[in-house]
Amino acid sequence: MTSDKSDDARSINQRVTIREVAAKAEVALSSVSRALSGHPDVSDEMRKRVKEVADELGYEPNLVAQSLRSGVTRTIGFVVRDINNPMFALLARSCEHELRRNGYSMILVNSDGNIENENRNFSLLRRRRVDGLIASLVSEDSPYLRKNLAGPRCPLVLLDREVKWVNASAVLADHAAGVHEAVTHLINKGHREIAFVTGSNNVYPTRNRLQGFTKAFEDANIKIQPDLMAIGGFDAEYALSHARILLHRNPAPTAILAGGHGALMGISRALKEKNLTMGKEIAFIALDQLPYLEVFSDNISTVYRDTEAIGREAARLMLEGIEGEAPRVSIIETQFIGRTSSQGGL
Amino acid sequence: MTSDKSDDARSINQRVTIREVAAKAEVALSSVSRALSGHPDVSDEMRKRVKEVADELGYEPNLVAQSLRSGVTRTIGFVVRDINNPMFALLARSCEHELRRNGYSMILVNSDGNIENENRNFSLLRRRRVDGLIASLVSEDSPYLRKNLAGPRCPLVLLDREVKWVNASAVLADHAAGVHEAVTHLINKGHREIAFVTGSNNVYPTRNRLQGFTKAFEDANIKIQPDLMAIGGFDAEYALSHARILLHRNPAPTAILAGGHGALMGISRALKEKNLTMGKEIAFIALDQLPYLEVFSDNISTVYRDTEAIGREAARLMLEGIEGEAPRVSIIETQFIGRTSSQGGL
DNA sequence: TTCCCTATAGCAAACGTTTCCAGCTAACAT
DNA sequence: ATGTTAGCTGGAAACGTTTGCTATAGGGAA
Repeated sequence: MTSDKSDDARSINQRVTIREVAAKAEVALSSVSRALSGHPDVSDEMRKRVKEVADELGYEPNLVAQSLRSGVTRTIGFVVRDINNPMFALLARSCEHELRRNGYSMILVNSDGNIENENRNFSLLRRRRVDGLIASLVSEDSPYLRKNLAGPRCPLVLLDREVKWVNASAVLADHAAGVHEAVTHLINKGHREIAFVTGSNNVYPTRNRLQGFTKAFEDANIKIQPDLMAIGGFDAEYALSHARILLHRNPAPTAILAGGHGALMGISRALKEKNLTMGKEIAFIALDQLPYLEVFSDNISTVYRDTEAIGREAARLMLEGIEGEAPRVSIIETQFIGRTSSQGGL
Repeated sequence: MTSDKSDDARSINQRVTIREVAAKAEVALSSVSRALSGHPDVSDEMRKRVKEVADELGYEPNLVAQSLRSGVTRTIGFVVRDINNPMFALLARSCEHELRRNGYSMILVNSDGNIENENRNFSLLRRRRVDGLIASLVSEDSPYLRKNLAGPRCPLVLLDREVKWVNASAVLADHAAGVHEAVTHLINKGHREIAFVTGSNNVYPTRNRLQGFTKAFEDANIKIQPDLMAIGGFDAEYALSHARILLHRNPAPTAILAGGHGALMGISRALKEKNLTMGKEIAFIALDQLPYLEVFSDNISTVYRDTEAIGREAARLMLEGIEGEAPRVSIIETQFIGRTSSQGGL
């Protein structure tokens, strides 16, 4: 009988509102609201009655109305540079998980590496009145950046980006340390012709990795060879074409570093073309332990960072920001993990 | 001057509303709304003036308010069974892309293979008053299903799931065809001991693959061997433990089919443990061309389906549903792609 | 008794839009 | 000149909540 009624309510009426709950429980709207939202000024008797009626009717609060009235959407916008990179997928996943544990939903928008898309994405999320923004920017000097980062009155967490003029939290990886370790390892083995392929230096990771790279050469008192560095694009096409060029150089590189997913793809294709095997004819190190590697290419030496920890940390910084705490920067360590692909090559 | 004012509006005032635009343009609120939303009953003069003032003030409509009033959120909920499976990530991505092209945002929620989580996810999305639901269910007979699928008054698109009693659209892959092709290929090569590891048959793909599997044996007039089938879990742990058992059988399987990402992971680990190489000591076929395979294990024979097409198709069915069209089922073909991993084993 | 305070409940005004309805003007047909 | 209509515009009521304020009752202290 009671259960029939609840079914009716759900299927016949469009949707149960707080008003109907109030009517059926014979109390005021405001009391229903307070009873369900855990407001202290409610008697036990009232709370009990309201709750009973509410789930008898199958009432589910309208989050849209709640948002409009309260000014809080419990939604976080996540602007990702390029979801093609499986590392971002992993990162976004762990971040979403942590946010959800705390009652927030996430809207993920992908910029596809394009600045105009990124700008549109920010605008969309602003319109949706998200409570916070987590962003992995395409570039640190896009023309829209000032509008998009300075404008919003909500907490902002940058992922592996350094924008000095903005008062935001950030999760930064200490790429330099891991790269330094990796390159030193190669140098100690006798490598001198070490190639490096990665994205352009308008983002922090490139610059930071470059620091580690350079410092390793300085520490060993060896001159760095600028023509072995291809710093210009994170995509596989860029890496492929530049890896081809590098492999034709004379003397050929004896070791090669891939900065990111696209570089890994491109370079491994170029190596295959020339029938070179990682760890034999050429030493190879991937910067970033990409998730798929551990399954099928568990011989690849990498500079590791805990991607899921980054996602979680981003979520935490966001929650802190929402709580009103001041923005802060969190550093994630990296670490060289030597496997067989970084052998050989000499 | 003008630009100064707009900057002020954005940074000092909390947020520009339609009311301020109306005041500054000296017209009614309703006229601003109509002018900006493209309503026909607006003079060119009015529309021009309002638009000028609107972007002079940097007005950005509040989607929350629009949603509350209009009853439309331009948001689609995507309930995914398990985002750990990279195929779902790919699928979700292409789906989101297509939805966004049409002005919709997507909220993705992951059930982690857990029925209770799935139920909570549905509830959350209902509260958010999403305009539609796309779901890849954990199981086709969960106790919450009736409430979650029959309740919502919004279009529903099922991904590779068959729920007879619900009036929803669906994208179904014709797994049977590809599996039939694959198994026939093996049988023709002389394989008789063909093992099959996959998830439980409370979801359509398992049942459908099983059909293809069985039919191939029937067509060849060979008796199927039930003890070579491990039908019970999509996770890698299940696959690992059952693959171990299968490999110890006497006679040992000469070929093995992996149904999905988890099966692939588990089985390849088990093979490595016994030092068996795919395509040599044992023939191997993966059902589903997982995205990472083409990079590092391009020798693996697969039953292919176009994952991105599935995502796009799901989005289209959703958009159709929102337009008021009747639900319909869309079939995606699959195809056996023979590579070297399916050789050997005899 | 009187006074005040506390605990609880209800009323009504927001939140920022859209949309229905009514009103006005000008143009056109009669 | 008058009636009708088409084309715009403005006013105000929604949408479903939360929340500030006011009102009432009951209890304890004076």
